[in-house]
Amino acid sequence: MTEVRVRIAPSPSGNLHVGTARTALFNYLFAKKNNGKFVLRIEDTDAERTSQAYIDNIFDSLKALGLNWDEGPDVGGPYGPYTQSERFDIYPKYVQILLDKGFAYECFCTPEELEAEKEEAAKNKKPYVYTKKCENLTNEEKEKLRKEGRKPAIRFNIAKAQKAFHDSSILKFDDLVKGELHVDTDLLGDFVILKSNGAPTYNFAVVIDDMLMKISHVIRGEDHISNTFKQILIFEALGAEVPRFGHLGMILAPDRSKLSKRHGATAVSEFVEKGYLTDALINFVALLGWSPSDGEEIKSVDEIAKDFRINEISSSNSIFEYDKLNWMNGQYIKKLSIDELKERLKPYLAKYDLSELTDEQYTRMVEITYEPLTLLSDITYDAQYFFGGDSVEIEENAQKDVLDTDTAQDVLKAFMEQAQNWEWTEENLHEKLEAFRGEFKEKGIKPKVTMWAIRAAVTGRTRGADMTAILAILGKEKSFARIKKAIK
RNA sequence: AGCGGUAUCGUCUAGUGGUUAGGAUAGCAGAUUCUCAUUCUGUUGACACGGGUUCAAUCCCCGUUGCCGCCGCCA
Repeated sequence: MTEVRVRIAPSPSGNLHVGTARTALFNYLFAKKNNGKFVLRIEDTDAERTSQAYIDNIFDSLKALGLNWDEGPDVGGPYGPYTQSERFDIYPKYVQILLDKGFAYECFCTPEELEAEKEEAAKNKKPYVYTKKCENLTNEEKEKLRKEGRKPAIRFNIAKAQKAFHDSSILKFDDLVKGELHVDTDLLGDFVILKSNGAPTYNFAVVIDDMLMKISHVIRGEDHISNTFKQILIFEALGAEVPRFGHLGMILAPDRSKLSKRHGATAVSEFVEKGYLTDALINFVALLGWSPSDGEEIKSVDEIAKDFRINEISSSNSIFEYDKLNWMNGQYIKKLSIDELKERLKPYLAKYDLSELTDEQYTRMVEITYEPLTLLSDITYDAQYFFGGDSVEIEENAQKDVLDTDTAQDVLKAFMEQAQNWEWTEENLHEKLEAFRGEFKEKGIKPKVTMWAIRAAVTGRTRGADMTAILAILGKEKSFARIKKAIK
């Protein structure tokens, strides 16, 4: 059996998209499962839209997701270069082979002519297929057009290739995830493989690259199905071995349209900025189409690889809903150690002065705040009241519903009196507060109302982390200062 | 329009020619807690429609409909 070699070939015209990340994941899993190689190729032939920043983003995102490649632009490999723009001089040779074999021909049509033909087709509600009018140009005709200054593009002759390798006009292949797929090649137009400016088109460059890089399996989005038929014919015309293809359903936004900016984050790096963990993201995206045989959904990429079978992937589209991703992210946050959390939360606390807390206090703060986090960035709001020294921002409902009540004022005054002599350790505060709540309970005030008063005064909120721990972390002075300000 | 794909709870999915159609998430209810959250328990909720084939169809076939994709000298 020949070596399994798969590839991911992103075009650096944007940051790494989650859809691309999922395609990369399934390729990676397939390679892992079959002891194969995972290749990264950058398809940057469209110089206008390409930028180094995007290339860096693709590298960084893939690495962050744990999808490390065996061969690629940075690490090299036996079939390089792995950046398409550096491969420009190898394409013309294969165009010539096709020309020589009669599977391709020069086309002198101008964009205007083609545009007119398309409009005509649209007017008649007919699907547009290239007319092949340049297929049988004589040498004299070509020479004449050349003299006029026209530069030809090269078109692939679909009918010729189909006829040479197949009995009918129907072209079929066995898709790894969808089963048998077929198309009537008579409905396909002869497409351009080399532009008049000498640059290869996508469909051609991909075939040459996949062929030369000995790619054995092409796993990609189902938006490529129609390209696949064209590509198979090129492989055959070149006498190359045709790889196996597998087409994945697409990821859709909740409104069933293509996942785009207006739905929020689309790039992996944007999710990371928002506070998602890459482990959670990749786990979530794996579950779009794949499901674990043991029912355990929280799994690392390596664990998934063991259980992965390409033919078991769902072939339908799936919708990207945040509910489950959020839940999953929370699960991954809870799996992090306190030390890790302390580091990973820091960027989201950058607007505060961390020196207000000792390391010990910071540790405790993390311990009492991390559990309910859905996103790492939630900490920005959730931990706000640990900072700001003697003052804290009082939220409207905390003021109106709590601090403005007579009960709260009574509680706070009593607290100031009694707590004056308390030993300010968390353990002791825990005991003392319990007794304190007991006192008020006897007066008919519910424990939670008692605590609300203290919480509102100290944190400016009606909800939050463990109140005893908060007081201990802030210390007596800051706590008292804040309560004093709340008393009328 | 044409061609191709696809259809199980809101969402992600498991599953089978005879099942109480399973799980996860979200929702709802309850328990726990000083609060919210977390956590735990319980619970609502699905085989798109119409024809076949069959003793029997969610499952196989055909059609309809919905949705998605493709129809570039973009990738």
